[in-house]
Amino acid sequence: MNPKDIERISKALSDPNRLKILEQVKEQGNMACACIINFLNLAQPSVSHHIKQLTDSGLLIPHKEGRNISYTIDNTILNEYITYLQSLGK
Amino acid sequence: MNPKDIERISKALSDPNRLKILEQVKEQGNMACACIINFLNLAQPSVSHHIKQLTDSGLLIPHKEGRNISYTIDNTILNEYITYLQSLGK
DNA sequence: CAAATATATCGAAATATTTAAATATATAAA
DNA sequence: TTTATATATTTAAATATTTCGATATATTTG
Repeated sequence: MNPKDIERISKALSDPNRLKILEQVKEQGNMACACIINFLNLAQPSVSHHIKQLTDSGLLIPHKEGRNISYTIDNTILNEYITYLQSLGK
Repeated sequence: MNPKDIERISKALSDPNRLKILEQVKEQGNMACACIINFLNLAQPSVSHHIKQLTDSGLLIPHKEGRNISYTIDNTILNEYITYLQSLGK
């Protein structure tokens, strides 16, 4: 995981709406796009934009199901990010 | 650690210059402000601004020594942030 | 106290991010 | 194949961030 990846993930984590998305996806195990649009108080294109940052950073994995898309958290990416952070500490 | 704290820390981590600062501080154990100004290719006020985001988020602890300030990483804050991230995973 | 040094703040320009309305694309259903 | 539904892209406005020059503040030294 290179510095640009770390930066992208950190940026994805630096917005309250995106944190809410991750927390809900974690809590439910997975979550449909339409459901995310429902629980966030934002217009659909705004949500689409936030989800894009989360998938581009690798934190969310999209699962296409017909015309719906649902998302899960990519634990591998998350753990690599955590490993980097741990290297800064101790 | 509340959502605003998570956001602030994530934002602090989302810039390449600030990541370089943290990596150097970690590598050296601690680091003087003047030294950070030296190794980054930025004007002094820009560095001051980046350091402020790192101290405001709690990631860096300032140690005033006469007219100099040196910094160390706050492992407690870092570990709380890591704990939050771990709660998103598994 | 005056001069020198280290760091912070202000003000402004350049760039990036967030948001939403309008529109486009893709898939499913009738 | 026409219509409805789910998501993405484009465009543009509002806001935030990054950067730097100028200047301010604080501390040490002479």
